[in-house]
Amino acid sequence: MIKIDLKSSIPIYEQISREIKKNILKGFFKENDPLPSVRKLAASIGVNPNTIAKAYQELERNNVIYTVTGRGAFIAENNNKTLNKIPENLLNTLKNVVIEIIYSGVNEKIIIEEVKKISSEFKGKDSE
Amino acid sequence: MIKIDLKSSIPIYEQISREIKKNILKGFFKENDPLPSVRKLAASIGVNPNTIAKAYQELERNNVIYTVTGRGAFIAENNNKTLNKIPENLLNTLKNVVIEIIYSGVNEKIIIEEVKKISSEFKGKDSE
DNA sequence: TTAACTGTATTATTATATATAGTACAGTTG
DNA sequence: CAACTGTACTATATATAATAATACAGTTAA
Repeated sequence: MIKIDLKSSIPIYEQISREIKKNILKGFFKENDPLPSVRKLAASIGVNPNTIAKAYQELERNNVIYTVTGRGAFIAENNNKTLNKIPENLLNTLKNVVIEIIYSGVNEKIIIEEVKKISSEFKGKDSE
Repeated sequence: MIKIDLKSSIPIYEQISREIKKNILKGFFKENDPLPSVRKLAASIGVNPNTIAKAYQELERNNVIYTVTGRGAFIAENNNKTLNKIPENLLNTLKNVVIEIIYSGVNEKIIIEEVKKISSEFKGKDSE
């Protein structure tokens, strides 16, 4: 369920963080579900436990999960936030990608279709 | 015209590359226009000439500009490509950003509005 | 022709981020 | 008590990014 590309230039801990967010959005992970332990996930992916710990710490800082020393890591409560503005850092990243895509010769309509396709994979979070 | 954030985690040479692409898309830079010299641009931004050279080399590899030793760097001819598919690396980046934005609590519609707003800043390339 | 400019190449150095390795500690659980 | 949790720490290795200082080949205009 958590697939990592060890050859990617994207840091492993960042990939893990994203994969877990994806699984929550898709409904595979629900509130208070336990996450695999740092050591087990590290072993199954084939990376260092410190790398998993870093991912979990990043997720905890963003209130995606919570951890209890001795017990493990768990999916945090969905506080069901609704923003009507894209956070600035994400907006900048979005701008950069869209510009690169447009520069590559792809039409605006195709980009929008793709955005719809991506978001259609994630239900629940928006429809509530 | 070329604005760089020295504190950003995005490499300076990458920011420069993007800024030049933006200026081309906006029509500020046209075919065969000369670019500022490596040394002058470096001085005006306050970075090392090698960093600018690296940006120019990246742009030349992608056929965005061409360089003539002794004369300078120039905007390449617009081969006016039209793709109906987003290149895979850009698609992955787009997926990651959109997922992060959705996770932050922003609606699909708002994302699409933003994509339209971004692409509306760049005219000419698509309308031909 | 010469001086001042182009991009490019090279070597060395520094800083930072990422990942690994190994160990240790506090807390939990059966 | 044994086996598991997350966390913390030090040390090490690697890659990338950026700087610094030269040097070289080609161009351009005085």
